[in-house]
Amino acid sequence: MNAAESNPTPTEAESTTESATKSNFIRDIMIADIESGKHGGRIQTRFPPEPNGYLHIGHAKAICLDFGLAKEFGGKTNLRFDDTNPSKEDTEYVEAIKADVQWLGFQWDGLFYASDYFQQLYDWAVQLIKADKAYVCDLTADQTREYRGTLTEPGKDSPYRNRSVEENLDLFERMKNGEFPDGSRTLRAKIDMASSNLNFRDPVMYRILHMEHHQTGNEWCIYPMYDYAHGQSDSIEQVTHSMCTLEFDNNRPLYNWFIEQLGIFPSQQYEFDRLNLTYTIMSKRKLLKLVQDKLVNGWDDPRMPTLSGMRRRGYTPEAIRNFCASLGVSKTNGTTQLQQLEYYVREDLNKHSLRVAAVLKPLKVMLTNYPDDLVEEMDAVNNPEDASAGTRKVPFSKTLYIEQDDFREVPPPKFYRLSPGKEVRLRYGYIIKCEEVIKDADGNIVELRCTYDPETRSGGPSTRKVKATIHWVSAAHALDAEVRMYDTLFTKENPEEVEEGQDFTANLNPNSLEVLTSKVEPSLLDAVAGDRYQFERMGYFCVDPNTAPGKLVFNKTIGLKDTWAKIEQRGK
RNA sequence: UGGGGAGUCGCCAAGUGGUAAGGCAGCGGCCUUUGGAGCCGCCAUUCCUAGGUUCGAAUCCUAGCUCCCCAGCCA
Repeated sequence: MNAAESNPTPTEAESTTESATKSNFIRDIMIADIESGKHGGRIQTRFPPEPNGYLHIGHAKAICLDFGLAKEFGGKTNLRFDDTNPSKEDTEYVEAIKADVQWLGFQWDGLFYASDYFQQLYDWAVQLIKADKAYVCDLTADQTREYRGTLTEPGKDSPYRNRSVEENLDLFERMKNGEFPDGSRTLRAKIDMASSNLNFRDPVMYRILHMEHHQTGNEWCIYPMYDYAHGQSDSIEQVTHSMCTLEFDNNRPLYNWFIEQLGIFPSQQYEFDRLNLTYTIMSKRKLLKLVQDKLVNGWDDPRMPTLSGMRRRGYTPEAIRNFCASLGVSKTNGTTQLQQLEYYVREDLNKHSLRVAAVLKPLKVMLTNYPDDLVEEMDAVNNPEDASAGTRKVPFSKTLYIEQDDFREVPPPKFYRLSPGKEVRLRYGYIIKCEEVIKDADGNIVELRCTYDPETRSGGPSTRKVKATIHWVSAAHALDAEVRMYDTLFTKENPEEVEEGQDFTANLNPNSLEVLTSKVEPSLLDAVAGDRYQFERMGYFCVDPNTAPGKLVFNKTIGLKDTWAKIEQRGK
């Protein structure tokens, strides 16, 4: 084990235990490029989010690839905000993205904005106009669409396509100067209206948008389109390998075209498959809708697939990194099962979480033969996976709480826990036997009367064995806690699968959040937001920021693997 | 229908002419004062289909089939 692995709160990407250097086709290309001496063997990448939403687990895959590969080959990675559309962007997103990238464990070399290059991009546009490769077009948006043609029919040349260079220069400058209203004109590349690649049918380079930009204020009222900005931004930064997702495959020829026409540094784009997860929606537009329509409680709602949501829920950066490293990088459109992510979350939490007792749904237990005022201090192991985590004392007394699910008045087959006349071990306590079931007027079980066997104290000489061990908490010593239990946000593996006329919100899981009033052991008194624990036998839980003095709030990160639940499910 | 991309176990994925890695899930068993964790074992005679080349094909050729992307003044 290396030093990073023994660090309980790993924050650096080096601590990723899974090989971050698993082979993939982009990595192979880099190795070949280094061997051939391309760009002097230099590797440089970039992570280019648009600040129009929060980062999600899909971005994590891209981040791990962009930063991971550059790091492996001693290269650099810039964080560059692709901020060419002020109508959708905001500094709130800029700040959230920076925080999330760092939380994931990565540090960028340069921090840039596509808007840093607006003047250069403008100058290059003038250069293309002078080379008769671009023109100002007065067609409306609707007309532009009509002129573009269809998948099977070529488009028609715009009537403005053959304006003189002088007129184009004059019009473009006046566009920049704000003389024309939004949507009245565009600057277009003069390529080929009959191209089978629709991106080549005289793509729009600039549109007029009289709108304040979060970085450049009111300096510009024309903004470049993605295709006109992205490749050149890569080129300006001398990015050697520019990774993006599959849907940009069709844009690569245009990416190359601008670079070639301008004669600038030849960055190369490579496309890989975007991450899709079952029971999850990855579209930023749809995630925004969930937030805006208050279908969730913000971008960091623990049910969201955002990095901020996962952080609040208790997922660790290392778990996410290991998950990403386990993923393939290919060109296949696929959907990874949620269980694969959950596996890596459990794997990491199991190694690092302190164990603690929490009774989620309390059921009172009275030990009739236990001394009224006796309180024993029992020794409990903090983490069986890590001896250095030590032990703690937990108070044991006559009145306890156990989990409602650990008692069945009529036990089904294979149910090893408590039931009338049966015995069970209390973890770090004694073996107890259920003698009597107390019910209220409505027939609800409100209390169990049990006896304990004084000879069976944990750690003592007794070798008596019972089928099951359950957790408990001393009623007089336990702390109250709010526990937020989560299930998947959607009920369907594919949330997009809806009936005619419905949208993905029709698949929202009405039971994705359940709030419990629980009892937790007293050692949790000073727990602070972000602390992660394993509630023994129940799962992993994380202290929510809503926690305040005297009011503990936990989020369920993920349950433990539950063999009994599986057996019971199978019986149904 | 034009162009581009892709089809290997339930899911992800190695493999690049020499006889189908690995992970997740699943299923058995061991162990256990967490029905947790851990450990052991099982899990593709076959690679979208059909032909062909070859001593030999997931890998080469031919013809089909299926899925994804592109008709924003979004990225």
